[in-house]
Amino acid sequence: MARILITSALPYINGIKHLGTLIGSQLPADLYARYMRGRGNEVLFLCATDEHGTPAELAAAKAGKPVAEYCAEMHGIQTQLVQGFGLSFDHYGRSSSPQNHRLTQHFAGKLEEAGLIREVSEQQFYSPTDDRYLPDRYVEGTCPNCGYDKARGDQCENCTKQLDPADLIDPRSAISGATDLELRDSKHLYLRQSAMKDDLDAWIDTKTDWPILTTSIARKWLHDGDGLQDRGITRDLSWGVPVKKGDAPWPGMEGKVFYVWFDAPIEYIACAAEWAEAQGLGDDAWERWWRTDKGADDVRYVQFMGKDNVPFHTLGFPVTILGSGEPWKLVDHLKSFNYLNYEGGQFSTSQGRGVFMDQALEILPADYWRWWLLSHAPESSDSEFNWENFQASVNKDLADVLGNFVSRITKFCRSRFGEAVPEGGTPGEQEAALAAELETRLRAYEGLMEAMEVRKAAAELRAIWVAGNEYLQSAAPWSTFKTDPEQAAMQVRTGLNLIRLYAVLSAPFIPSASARMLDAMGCEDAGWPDEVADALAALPTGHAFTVPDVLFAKISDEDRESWQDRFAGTR
RNA sequence: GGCGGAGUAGCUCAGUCGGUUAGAGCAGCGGAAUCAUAAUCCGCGUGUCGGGGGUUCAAGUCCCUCCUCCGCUACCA
Repeated sequence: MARILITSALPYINGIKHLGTLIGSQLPADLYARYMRGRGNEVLFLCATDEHGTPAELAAAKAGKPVAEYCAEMHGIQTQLVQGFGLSFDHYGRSSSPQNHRLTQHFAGKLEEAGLIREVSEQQFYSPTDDRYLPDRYVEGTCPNCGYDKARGDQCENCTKQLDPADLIDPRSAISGATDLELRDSKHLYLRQSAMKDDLDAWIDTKTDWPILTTSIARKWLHDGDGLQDRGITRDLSWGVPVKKGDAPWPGMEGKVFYVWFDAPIEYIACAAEWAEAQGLGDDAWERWWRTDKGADDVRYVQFMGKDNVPFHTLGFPVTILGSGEPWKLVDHLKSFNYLNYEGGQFSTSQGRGVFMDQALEILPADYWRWWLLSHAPESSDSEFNWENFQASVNKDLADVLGNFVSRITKFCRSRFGEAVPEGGTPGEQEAALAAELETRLRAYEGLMEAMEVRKAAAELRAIWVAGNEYLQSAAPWSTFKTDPEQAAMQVRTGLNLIRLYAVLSAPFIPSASARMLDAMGCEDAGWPDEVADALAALPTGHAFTVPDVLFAKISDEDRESWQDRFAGTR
């Protein structure tokens, strides 16, 4: 039994996420976690909301609420959606937790001791009207290059030129429109990532089994231009982790907080501490997952994320971990994903284009989404969601191949033998061939799941479902029943056992349908099969079952068309 | 502009170290079956593997070049 620590990238707190972000990290992470648990491993699966930074403050202001209250509320909403999608986090934490405050300050102190922090003095716009410093992108003005009057301080959207906010003509606050901006000097802390460039480079070189997407992004940042740049890790904000050296004050940094990208990954660790506390356990309970000197030596740590998150996880966070000089657990495998597009374009939060997590659950159960998204995960390149494909895939795979299989065998049994596993007959050649095929496919499925080959694993699972239909078709118990009821009984028994087997194997993808299948089979034992032949004889004769309701209703053309319309995003 | 990813059947995608007639699912066509959510099963693919050059006995697979799409990033190699 292995011990596996799994984290999914932290979704940002300001609003409800769309399906692209779901398939980019949380869903595949959940697939892996469920599978690893199913195989009997000890798993700690963590995720949390990423709550700090200016966007959260502004979203709160827009909602007319104090930022802490806003975040608490949004965390509650996200928690519900997480549950709705069956994401099996052991703990869904918050980067604003006291645990994360303490740990973030702790790491900063250690990095300072190690000489990896330097102070930099910079100029920044301050808006008295808004009573805050303005990050580059929140300063607007006229572009000195093209004259566009809505240029942002970081870049002009019209001529795409990179800007310094100080270059803007007639700068104003993007938040309030105030024009009485002042350029003020402000001191900030920079993490000296450049000092660890060679260590990171060597470390990445050892990761030959990581997705190319992951290593190529990391190497680009390491080698591009002047190489890895130092990064500012403090901000002039009030909402965040106050800058401290461990628990001591940091002279000159009063009133500042750590940058959200500094404290967010540390929440992976803090989240484990939150979990331990929620479980009523002591520090040793979470430290055995995170400290290699306290039991985490044999832990395998796997991270899941979209490609936009890769630089922070391959460079910034490792600098924090390695630079601390303390024996923290470093990531062992980093599975990254490309983007999911929506009907020929991108998902767009501002335009309301695409399906968001809450809307998805309003129109269909989570398993539909889980199956389609996972079986179409953007692993090798960006991939696309479109309604015709979604309807066709879901109807065929879930309703026809799997759902109907369960239906046909349970209903046939009920009408000929009653609602109990029938006895009689002996398995023969066909059953041996079925077991042999499933044995091969099962081992392939296991290999793909271990390797996190999400799409291919889904295809293999589907092939396992198909094998059941093939068997039934050739065994044809409805024919055998007329001449040899005992033989038919054995065939039906095999079919019923297949339902149980499918429930177990499919659980990582479609947990709630799997639970209904097991429930219908009156089965408590969801243990992963060892030998398929044994698994096909697991249900004792005479064991009662029930015919379940339709597992997956089909998506009609009318539904599809109305959804296509509803989510086109015209507002 | 730079970097990365991608361009393979109508659609969504596989193709490991270059090696037998380039594959899967869906859709389409033909057939079987009738237990089942008109659900299943079997059979059927003549695709300039984005274009053009090159290396090789042999290239979707390596090299050069051009085109298109996506993402990241920036005037600096």
